[in-house]
Amino acid sequence: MRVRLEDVARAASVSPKTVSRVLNDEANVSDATRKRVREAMEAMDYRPLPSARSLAGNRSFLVAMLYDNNDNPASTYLAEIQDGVLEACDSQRYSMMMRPLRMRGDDFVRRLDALISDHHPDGVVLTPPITDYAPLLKQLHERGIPYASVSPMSRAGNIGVHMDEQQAARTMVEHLLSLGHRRIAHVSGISDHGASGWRLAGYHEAIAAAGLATDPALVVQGAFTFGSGVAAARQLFALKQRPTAVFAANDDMASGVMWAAHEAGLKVPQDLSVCGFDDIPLASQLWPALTTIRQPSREMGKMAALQLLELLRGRGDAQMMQMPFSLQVRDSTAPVP
Amino acid sequence: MRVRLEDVARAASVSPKTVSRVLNDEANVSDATRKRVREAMEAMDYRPLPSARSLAGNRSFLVAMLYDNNDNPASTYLAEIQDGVLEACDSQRYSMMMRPLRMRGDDFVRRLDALISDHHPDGVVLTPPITDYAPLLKQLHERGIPYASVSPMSRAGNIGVHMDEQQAARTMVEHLLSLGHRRIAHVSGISDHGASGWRLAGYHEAIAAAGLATDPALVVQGAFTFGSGVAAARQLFALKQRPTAVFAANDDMASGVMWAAHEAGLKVPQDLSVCGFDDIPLASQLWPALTTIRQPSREMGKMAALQLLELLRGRGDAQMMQMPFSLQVRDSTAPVP
DNA sequence: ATGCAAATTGACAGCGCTGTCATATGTGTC
DNA sequence: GACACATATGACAGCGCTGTCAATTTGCAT
Repeated sequence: MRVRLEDVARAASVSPKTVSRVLNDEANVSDATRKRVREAMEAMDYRPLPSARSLAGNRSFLVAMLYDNNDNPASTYLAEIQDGVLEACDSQRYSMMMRPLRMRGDDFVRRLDALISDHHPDGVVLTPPITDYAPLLKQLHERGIPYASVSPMSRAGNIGVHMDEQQAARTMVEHLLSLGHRRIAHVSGISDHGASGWRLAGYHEAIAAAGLATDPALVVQGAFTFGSGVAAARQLFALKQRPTAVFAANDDMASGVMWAAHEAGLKVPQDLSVCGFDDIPLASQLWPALTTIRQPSREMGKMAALQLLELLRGRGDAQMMQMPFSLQVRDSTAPVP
Repeated sequence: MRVRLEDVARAASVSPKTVSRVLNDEANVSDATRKRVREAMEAMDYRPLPSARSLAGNRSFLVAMLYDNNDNPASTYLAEIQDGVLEACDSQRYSMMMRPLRMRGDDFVRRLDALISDHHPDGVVLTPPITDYAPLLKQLHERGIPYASVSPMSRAGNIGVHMDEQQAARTMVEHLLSLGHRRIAHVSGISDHGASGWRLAGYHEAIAAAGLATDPALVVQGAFTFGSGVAAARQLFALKQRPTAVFAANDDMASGVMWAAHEAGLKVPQDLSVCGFDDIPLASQLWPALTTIRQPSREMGKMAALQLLELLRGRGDAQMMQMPFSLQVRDSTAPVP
C-alpha cells in the first residue's frame, strides 16, 4: 500500500500538518522536528500524491511549455529547449508538459483558455515565435498565469532568458567583412517572427558600421525553410553584381543557398561564402560544414524554467537573463576571391 | 468562480453522481438524462478538475511517453512521434508527458519506480530503442502499468504499432540490386538497438535472395552517427574491391558516407550509390538528395497512443498494428557504372 | 392489476493533502 | 514571577470528484 503523509506523521510522532509544512518548506518548524520528519520521509520513501496536493492546495506543480508548431515543424531547437526545461522542472519536483498552440486562427483565446482550464499549469514557458504575441501575454496576465520566455529580445518586465540576436547577427557579418567581403547579401526570415527582425537589424548595423552603403537588392525575404533559401539564392545569383557572401537568417535557408550554389556551379566557399544561424545538427554535417551562430538552447530552456520556478516560489528575484552566443567558423566561409 | 460538477448537477436537476456517470461515459443513464446533462455541461462550459478526478478515481488521465535521450540526441524522429501521441491523447482528454529514461545505469529500476510514483501515469508509450528492454517491460508488468510500443518489430502480446523494418531494408537493397549493383555494403547501427538487427537482417535477406554471396568485409559496424558513417565509409573505400553502393542503417550515417565519398573524390551517385533509412529532413536537403526509407512517425505515435487509450478504457480490442513504409528514391542512387 | 428482475438514480463517505484558526510552548522584559 | 509576544504544533474541515451500496423507477410476464 502507498505511504501517505499521515503514515509519515505517525512515524515521526507529529501531526500531519507538520509533515505538510516540512514537505512544502514552510516556516515555523523547529530544526529538530524538521530533521526528524525528513528522516521519516526518507526512510519510508514517501512520495506525495500530486493530485491530492493540487486539489487541497490549489496548485498543480505543472509547468506548460508552449510552442507554435505551425511554423516550427518538429525542430531540434525546440527539442533542446524542452530538454532544458524538463531538467529544471525535475530538479524542483515540478511536472512539465509540452503544449502546441497555434497563434493563427481567431479562436486563439478560446484555445488558450481551454488549455489553461484543462491542465491548470502553475506557470508557462514561452518559446519563439510566440514569446511576443500580444494577445497571448494579455490573456496570461488576465488569467494570472506567470510566464517566462525564451526570447530573441529583452522586454521590460518579463522574465526568462534572451540571447542578443542582433549582436550575434552583427558579429556574423563582421566575420564576413573581416574576410574582405563587401557585397554581402542577407536572406531574412518570416517577418512576424521576432528573430527575423533582430537578425536583419544586426546585418544592417554591421554594414553601416563598416561604412558600406546598403543595397536593397541584397536583402531577400525568405521563410526559414530550405526551399525558401534556394529561391532566395537564385534571385541573388541573377543579379548583375552577385554577392560574394550570403548570410542566411537560419541554417535551413543557408543549406538552401548552398544547394542553389551547387546548382549554379558556384563553389562554396571559393566562389561564394555562405553562413547561417542556429547551428542545427545539419550545419556541421553539410559539405562544406556551415559557419553559423550557436546558441545554448538547452541551457536557455533550463534557465528560463528556473526563473519561472523562482517566481512561482514567491521569491521576487526572477529576472531576464542574457545568454551568450558563439560564432562557429567552419568551412563555408573564406576570404573573398 | 469555477463551475463544479455539483453546479452542473443542479442545473440539470440530477444528482452529482449522475453527472459523473455521464462525464465518464458509464452505463445505466437514460438517453434523456444523458442528453440533458450533456447540454448543461456544454452551456456552462464545465471542465472537470483533473486533480479531483485523479484523487477520487485513482487514475491520472496521464500518458507518459518514455524515451532514451542517451543515444537519441534531440532527434526529429522523436519529436514527430511526440506530436502524434499528443494528438491522440488530446482527442481523448488525456494529458501527455515526455519522460527521458536512460536504460544504462544500474539504478534503472529505481529511476523507473520514481517516475511512476511521482507522476502516476495510467499508461506509457515506449519509443525505440527502449521498446524491448526486458527489465523495463518486467517492471511495468509488476507495477501494472499498461504500455504500447512504437517498435521496429512485432512482439507477441504487446500492443502498439510496428513497422516491418526488415522488409523495408530488404526493399531498399532490392532497389540497389535492380540498378545493377552487386557489391553492396551495409553500415549497421548500434548493436543493442533493435532496429540495427532488423535492418541488417533485411540486407542479408535481399543479398541471399539475389543469389549473391555475403562478403563479411562489406558489413561495417557504425553507431547511428554522422561521424561513424564517415569512419565506416573510409574503411569500405580502402577495400581492394570497393563497393558500388552503400546502404547505411540510418540517414545520419548515410550523410557521413557521402561526406567521405566527397573526401575520397568519389562522385555520388555516378561513382557510388548511397542510401539511408528514416527520411530525416536532412535527407532531402543533402546534395544530392538521399534515397531512403520513410516511415510515418507522426502517425505511428498517434496510433500507438490510440491503442494504449483503447486498453485503458478497458476495451480488449487493442492490438499491434503494422504501419506502412515507403521507399523514397532520390538522387543519391543510380545504375552501376 | 401484480410481482419480479433489470435499469436508473441518488445518498454518503472518503481519496490525501492543505488552509484556517486555535492551542501550546518558549523568550524576553520589567 | 507576571506579562506580552513570537514561535511551534495540532485539530478540523473541505478541495471536487468517484466508489459503494441502497432506493427508486421501469419494463415485462403473468
